[in-house]
Amino acid sequence: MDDQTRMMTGLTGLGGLAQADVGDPDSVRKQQSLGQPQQDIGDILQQIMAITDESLDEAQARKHALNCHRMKPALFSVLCEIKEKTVLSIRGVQEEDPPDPQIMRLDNMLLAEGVSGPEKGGGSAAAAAAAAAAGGSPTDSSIEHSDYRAKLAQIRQIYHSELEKYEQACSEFTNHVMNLLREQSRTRPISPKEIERMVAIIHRKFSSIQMQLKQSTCEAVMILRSRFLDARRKRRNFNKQATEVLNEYFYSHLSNPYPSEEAKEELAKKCGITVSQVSNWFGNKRIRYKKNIGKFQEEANLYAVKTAVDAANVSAQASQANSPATPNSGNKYLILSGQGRVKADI
DNA sequence: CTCGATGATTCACC
DNA sequence: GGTGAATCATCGAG
Repeated sequence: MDDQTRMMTGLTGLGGLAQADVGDPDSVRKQQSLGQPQQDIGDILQQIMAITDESLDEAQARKHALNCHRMKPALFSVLCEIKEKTVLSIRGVQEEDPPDPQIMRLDNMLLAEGVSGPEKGGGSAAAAAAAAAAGGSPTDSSIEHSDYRAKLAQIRQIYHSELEKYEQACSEFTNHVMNLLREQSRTRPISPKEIERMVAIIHRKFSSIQMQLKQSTCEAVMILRSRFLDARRKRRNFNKQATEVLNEYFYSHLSNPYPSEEAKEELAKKCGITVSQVSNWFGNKRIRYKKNIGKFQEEANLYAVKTAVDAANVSAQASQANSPATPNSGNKYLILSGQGRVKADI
């Protein structure tokens, strides 16, 4: 049985709105058996037009009568089916939504920053990690840390309250629409499936709003990070001991002040800084030394003497232990070497 | 506040 | 990728 025939069958069952000229003697018999008068199209239209003239109570009464009609569920399901096959099939295709990569990125970032994750730990961990990356010692930046955490908590709170508001609004609106559609389904063909689809559409709309919220939260976090944890802004001079260690190495290797990866790691460990900070330091030192050797000469000699003394101490200890002395390769040369030679080396 | 020092970043080059 | 050079941003002494 095709849709058309099915619909006709349903319509005849409703009697009052049935067509008389279908040409089906069986349907006529059914109508007559129901005690309904035969009607033509003109009569039906007349009835429809008359509805607008009816009072609200009359209309409600008719609506109720229609709803109570024993064939109503059959007609309803047929109409739903037809609607499903025509209107909904057109837009049904693109409604399957795969997880949005953008939303996933935002979620990941918010989780990493401790905004959307569990209440405790995340934010401070992120702050600590960022501070460690910036090379700050734990004590000198603790004030900034608490400040950062406070601001992050603020962002977090705003994010969650907004999210909650959106979710509440979404569920309220969904309920409202569902009730509306259920109510309307008493008079027009709206299947539960269609209501479900409508709910999905609403949820998508609200999730796009949520994405905007997530986006702006991410932006806020990024701004906060750059303001509080940007390494350049939070530059701290290395402590005296670290600078001494670096200078000692630099001046004792003046002929080739390019520490190997191993040497950098060693220096980083000694100074309590990162390998990249060691690289930065040597990069800056080389270029600044080269630019103004005269200015650094005093410093160079100072460290040369210092390393010479250290080497002498070491060799003294070594000779005490009956070992041949192994003088430091760089320092003696440095004292004797002229500025020109050093310049040529660098 | 000024200014030199200094650690970090960026970009071009090899 | 490591380096040189220029530059930025901050520190800290005066």
